[in-house]
Amino acid sequence: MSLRHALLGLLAEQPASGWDLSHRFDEVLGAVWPAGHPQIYGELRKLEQEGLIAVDSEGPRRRKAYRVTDAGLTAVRGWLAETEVDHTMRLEPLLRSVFFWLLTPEQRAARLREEAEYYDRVGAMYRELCAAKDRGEYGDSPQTHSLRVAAEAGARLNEALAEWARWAQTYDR
Amino acid sequence: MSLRHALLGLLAEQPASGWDLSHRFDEVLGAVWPAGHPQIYGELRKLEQEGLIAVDSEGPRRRKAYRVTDAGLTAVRGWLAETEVDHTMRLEPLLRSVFFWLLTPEQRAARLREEAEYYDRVGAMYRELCAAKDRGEYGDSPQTHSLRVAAEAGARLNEALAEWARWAQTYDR
DNA sequence: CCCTGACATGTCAATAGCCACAGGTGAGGT
DNA sequence: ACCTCACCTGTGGCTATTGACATGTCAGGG
Repeated sequence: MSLRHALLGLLAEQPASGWDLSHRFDEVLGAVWPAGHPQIYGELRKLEQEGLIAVDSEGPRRRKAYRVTDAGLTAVRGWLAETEVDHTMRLEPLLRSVFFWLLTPEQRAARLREEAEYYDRVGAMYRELCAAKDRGEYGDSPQTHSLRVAAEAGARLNEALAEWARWAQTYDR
Repeated sequence: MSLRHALLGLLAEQPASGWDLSHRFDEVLGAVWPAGHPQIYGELRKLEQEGLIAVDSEGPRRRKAYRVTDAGLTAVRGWLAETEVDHTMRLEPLLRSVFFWLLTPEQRAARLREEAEYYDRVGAMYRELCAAKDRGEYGDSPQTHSLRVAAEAGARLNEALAEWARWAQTYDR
C-alpha cells in the first residue's frame, strides 16, 4: 500500500514518467522505501487503470509522463491523514547485533567500527543536505520544506546509530 | 536471507520449537525483523532439509524442538562476520513525512504529535529494558549482553525519532 | 554511416512476506 | 464426562519485492 501512495505523492508535486520516479526513489525515497523500476512501472499501470493518475504527456523514446487526478490527490491525502501509521522497522544491522555474541570480540569490534563509519558517512550526507536547504539552495516551496524535515530525520537517525555503534564498542570492553 | 539466519541465531542460544521462536520474534526481534509463524514454520522445514538444524526433541502436542547443527552454527557465524550488511531501512512514518506538505498545518501538527507520543512510549520501554538488564534482572550471559546492546539501539533510535517529531512541530511554525 | 551511451519501458520467474483459516492435543476445572 | 483454554503446527492464497532478461530510441562522436 505504501508504494502506490508514494507514487501519488511524488506525482502530486509534478508530472513525471516511470523513469523519473524510479530515479527519485533511488535518490530520495530509497532510503526509507526502496523500489525497483519493475515495481514502479507495474504500479503505475494499476494506478492508471483505477483512475488515480492519468497520462499527462508522451515524449520521445516512448516516454509517458503521468499526473495525479483529483481522485488520486484525495487518495494520498486520505492515506496521510486518516490511515494508521505502520511503525514496523526492518533493520538488518540491528538484527545482526542481537547475535553478536556468536562472534569473537575482535570480529565484533570490526563490525561495529564499520557500522559507525557507515552511519557517520550517511549521517554527514543528510546533514549537508539539510545545510544546503537552509542556505536556500532548493528554494522554499512546501515540498522542499517537507523534504527538509524528512532529511533532518535521516540525519538524526544515522547520527544516533553512529553514536550507538561507538558506544557499543566501549560497552563491549 | 535474514529470517533463516535469525532463526539459526536464536537456536544457537538454546533449542526451541516453532512456537517458541514465533514468540521470541513477537517479543524481541519483531521490532527490527517481523515474522509471522507461517513463515517461521516454513523456514524451519527448509533449514532442517539443508541440515542446518536438527530435531532436538519431540514433546507433547506434536511439539518439535530444534537445535542448530555444526553446519548451522558455521552458517550464522559466516553470515555475521563475512557477508555484507544490508543497510536498507523501511520506515513508513518517514516516507509519509516527505508528503506532509499535502496536509493542512493542523493535520500535520496532529500527525507529528501522535508520532512523538508513539516514539516516546516505545523509547521509554527500551530504556526501561536497558535499566532492568543493568539492574541484573537478566543475568549477564553473552546473549543478554548482546541483547542489551541492541536494546540500547532501540532506545536511542526511538528517542531520536521522538525528538525529531517535536523538532518538526516547531520547525513547521 | 556506425557505434556507444544515456534514455525509457517493460516481461518473467522466483522468493519473501502476510493474512485468514484449519486442526489436533493436553491440563485443569466443573 | 465435558468444556475450555492455552498450546502447537500447519496450509493456501494473495500481494510485494527482487533480479535477470529483453527491447527499442535518440544524440553525439568518429
